[in-house]
Amino acid sequence: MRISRLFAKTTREAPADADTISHRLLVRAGMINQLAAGVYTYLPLGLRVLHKIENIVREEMDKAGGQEFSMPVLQPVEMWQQSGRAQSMSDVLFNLTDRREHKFVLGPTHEEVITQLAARYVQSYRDLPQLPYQIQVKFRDEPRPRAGLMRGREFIMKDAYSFDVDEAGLDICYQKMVEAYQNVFKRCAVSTMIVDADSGAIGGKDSREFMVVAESGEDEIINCPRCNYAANTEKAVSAKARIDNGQPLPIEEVATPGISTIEEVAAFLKVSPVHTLKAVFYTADGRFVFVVIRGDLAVNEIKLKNQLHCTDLRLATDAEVREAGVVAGAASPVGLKGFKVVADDSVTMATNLVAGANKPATHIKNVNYPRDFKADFVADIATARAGDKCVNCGGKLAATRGIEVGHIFKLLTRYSEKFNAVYTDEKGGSHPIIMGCYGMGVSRLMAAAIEQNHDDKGIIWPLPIAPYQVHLCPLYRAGSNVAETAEKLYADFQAAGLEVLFDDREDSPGVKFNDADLLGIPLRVTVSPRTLEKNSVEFKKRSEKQAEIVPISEIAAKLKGLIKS
RNA sequence: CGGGGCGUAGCGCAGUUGGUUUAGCGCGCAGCGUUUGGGACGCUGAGGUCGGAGGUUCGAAUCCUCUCGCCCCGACCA
Repeated sequence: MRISRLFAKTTREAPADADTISHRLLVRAGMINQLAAGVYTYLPLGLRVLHKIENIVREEMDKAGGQEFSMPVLQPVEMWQQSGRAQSMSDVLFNLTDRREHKFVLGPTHEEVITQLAARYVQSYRDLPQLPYQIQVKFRDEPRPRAGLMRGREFIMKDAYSFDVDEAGLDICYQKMVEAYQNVFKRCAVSTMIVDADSGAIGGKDSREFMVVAESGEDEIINCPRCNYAANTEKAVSAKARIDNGQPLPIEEVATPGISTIEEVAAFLKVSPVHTLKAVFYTADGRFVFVVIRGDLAVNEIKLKNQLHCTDLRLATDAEVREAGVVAGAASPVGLKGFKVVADDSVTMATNLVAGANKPATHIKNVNYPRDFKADFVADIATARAGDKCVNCGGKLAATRGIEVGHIFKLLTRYSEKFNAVYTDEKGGSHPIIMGCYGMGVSRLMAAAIEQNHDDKGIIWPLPIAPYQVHLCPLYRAGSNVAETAEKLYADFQAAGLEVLFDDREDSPGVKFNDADLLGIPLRVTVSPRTLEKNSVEFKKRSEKQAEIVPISEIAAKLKGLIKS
């Protein structure tokens, strides 16, 4: 491709509102262009990268036994009602209505569609296992699209679904997918961390995410450097220390005028927050829930939501708290009746805590579980933090940020039961098909690859996903034969099967080199009067500082060799 | 949805106490010339419903009302 003919141009400056590295570089390099919030055009260079990633994914899926489908974007809302996700995912569904008033959603994912297909085509254990997949645009009306390709409302995703006769089969497939994913990420030159994750609205168990470690990542990962434990914060657990504050003492009331937050209480009574008990109020599917946790810990709302088995969980509003008759700032479960009380297990492992007294400006000391209050249930609902102890090995947990590029789940029969996707076994018995599903953010992976492969000048594409392999950069000068040599090299390279971006513009060296660095093509070949004196070209890898002089007669073979290996 | 910020030429920005503003600057773009190993220079030129609608006023990019869009933080998130 000749740069002079390229539709898009590079720019010196990024849009003011782009502040993630990959977003800035993709826009500056002319690879993507924003149309609306979270909606982008892939320009020719960007599209080539996307296609390369897609093809790597395709190859690895096929190798794992997958079969590719193309499934509808327009999906009747009825099937979403049937799965129950019309409600549980209502806030991200794009809805539309056709001329006959039939309601559709723009597919945010395709479990419903594929399960319905399985119900129709898979009838016997002889038809199993199956591994259909698709690489397609998906639509989600994200509350907050952000960071370019990182979180769009329209984005490219690979989804694979496994169908097996039993869990043993599922386990095999699941493991195969883990390997396929690792192959994909390795080939795209991104390093990932596999972490335990919450499965969210999709349901199922054994959910794991593949995280690209990056500062710009939206997710926080808690991991143990000693034993490899790693989990998304939404799922992470840590060992809570027993806080022994002596033998249980009698409850004692203290006046705490103007004191309400844990910090204030702790400071006022000269105790550490670990010796306090915090009350937090939630509304779960419309019901008031009273949550207690040790004062220094934070409630993990995802854990809480899972414990409560509710679909809608949020902090109670001030009005709801007032209506419930709870004294905000001085509430405690002691002596309280009529509420669902959920306790984090931390409060059962501490003695003589400070809690609210359920009357204004008053707290009580020496609260002990279960002597002074009972909970409807006790569970781990705390957010794990860096510095906590690892539950596996006691090591000190660390925190890092990651970009979720893959998420795999064991769905079991959640969808097959809803859509009556059943098979007949050897004995004629009927069973729901055991399912797994395996998502990968293809467009997001493109951004993540840049987050991990760039410098202050621009992108450094890993060879397998680079839009072109070779950047041919002649520095023209009248009276030299740079032009003819470059044209000849361009033809030769292409004849040798190389993908070449040919900077045939008559710009100054600075412009051309800076664009080359920005675009990030891995192998650069410079032709100039200077190199021609030695019948050579200059060869440089984008990833390295050093350039070398290579005879013209050898350069094509050298490039070819590098690309093969 | 809560908080904050921003919409002026393709991109980045200035101008916003209403009046020399005929709305500027840099990059980019077009033409001519000089340049050519790390974003060269000169000259000439094109390019604007100042996000949109309504209002106030002799006069609005500037003030008021409504509205649309975009970004960031939070909430949310497969």
